[in-house]
Amino acid sequence: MPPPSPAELQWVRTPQQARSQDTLARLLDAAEAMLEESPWDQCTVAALVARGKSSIGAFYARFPDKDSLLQHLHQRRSAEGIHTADAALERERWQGVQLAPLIRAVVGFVAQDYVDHAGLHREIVRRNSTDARFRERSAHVAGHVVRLIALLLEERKSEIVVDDTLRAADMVHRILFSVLDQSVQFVDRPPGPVALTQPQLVEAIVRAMLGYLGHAGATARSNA
Amino acid sequence: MPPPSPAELQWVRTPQQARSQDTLARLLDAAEAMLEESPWDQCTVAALVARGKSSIGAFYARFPDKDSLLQHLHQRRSAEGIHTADAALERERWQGVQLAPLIRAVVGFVAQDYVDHAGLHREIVRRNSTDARFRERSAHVAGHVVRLIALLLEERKSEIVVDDTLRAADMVHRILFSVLDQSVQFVDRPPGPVALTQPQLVEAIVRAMLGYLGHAGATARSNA
DNA sequence: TGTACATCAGTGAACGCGCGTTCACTGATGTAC
DNA sequence: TGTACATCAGTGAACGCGCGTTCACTGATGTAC
Repeated sequence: MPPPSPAELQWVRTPQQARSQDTLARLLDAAEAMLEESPWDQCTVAALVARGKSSIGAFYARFPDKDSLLQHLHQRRSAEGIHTADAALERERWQGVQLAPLIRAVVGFVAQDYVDHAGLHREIVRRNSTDARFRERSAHVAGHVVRLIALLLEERKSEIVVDDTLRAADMVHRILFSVLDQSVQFVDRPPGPVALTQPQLVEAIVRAMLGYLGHAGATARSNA
Repeated sequence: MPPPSPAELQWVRTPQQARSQDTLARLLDAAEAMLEESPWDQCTVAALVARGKSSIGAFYARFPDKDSLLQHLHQRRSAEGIHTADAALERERWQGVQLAPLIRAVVGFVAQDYVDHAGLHREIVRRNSTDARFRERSAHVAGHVVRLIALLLEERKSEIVVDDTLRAADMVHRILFSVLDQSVQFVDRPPGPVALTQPQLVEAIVRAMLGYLGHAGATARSNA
């Protein structure tokens, strides 16, 4: 993993002993766990350190303030997102694979990640509308992923009806992430009258993406 | 406008004199205006009443607490949404109109509303993930709109490749609102590498919706 | 191989600030006779 | 048509609670000689 840019290194004081590496990890885990239940500003520092089997002082030895922990979480996640995308959308990996199975695999993978980190994703969505630094990081990751998608589309232009692959990749990316963002905001109920299982949601998103691209297979079959 | 259900009547004490009707309206306007700039919990009651040329006491004479004003705003907006949808998606209104122009008109209309009430929409998205009552109301409106869309699709089944029109309507609705929700969260920059003008975004959403429905026109033309 | 010292790490009671809310009061509007 | 009284509406200083943050302290780990 390449080092993040200097400007992004400010959220956490990197610990020097192994012991406090543990403490830091426990704090980060506790934070993610608490985000499953409440939004960040309803999580108190006291509850956080209790959950992380740490103490208030230990917290402030690592982070200049409460907000920095969340910033750090998002920064780490953004970096992971970029590296995961690099690996998952690598050109060679999908050599000779057609668009539909490719997209289906990717959407399934991303959807599963949303389930596994629902709390963090909810908070990121909330923050994006509030905090320019979150927007910056989120848009940076999106930009990176969109460019990777565009490369894959470029090689499969014969399967689709699209001129500008970058713009097509952008929209396809928007559909995927905005629908998942919305689903994850509605914790215990669907956002509308139709309840979809995870695979059904994935299939619906795939169909929307292929449909947007003008992929022939999209219209050949009714919605399952 | 039919009266809201009794359970929904609790957020505001309805005023008895014309004078305080004005005060109430000014408070609501001020709240919506402030939401353009900051999330609700960063808006202080003091700043709110200053903007609304009112006073703290007047505020608490109308609302039991700060949160109730926001609840009231959402409730009012939800009611408006249902009535607007009833009028806009009325069967007779679109008699003989084909799917593509119908959808284009509707998407353009909704997108414009998102621009006009961006602050409130941002806050609604935030709250949906936090507050079950918001989710309930939002999902109720969505359910109503989806059913209206399903009726319009049912009459145009020959144009599309779809079995279950309710489910198709649900997904088409999700695409529209989730993409707009996402766009509106990114206040001053696009959520990715591609900046779209308002009409371009509308056209992209229309294409995604028609593509999902398996509409023939969707594949006939590249993305503009 | 022990002793002394420096730094790192962790602890939690106490502080203090911001902001929602209360409340005692003034002024305006309506109504009875 | 005026007077008295009741209710409605508005005012803003003061209160108090929740929670982030500070800080004086204890204990653990590393290092020099």
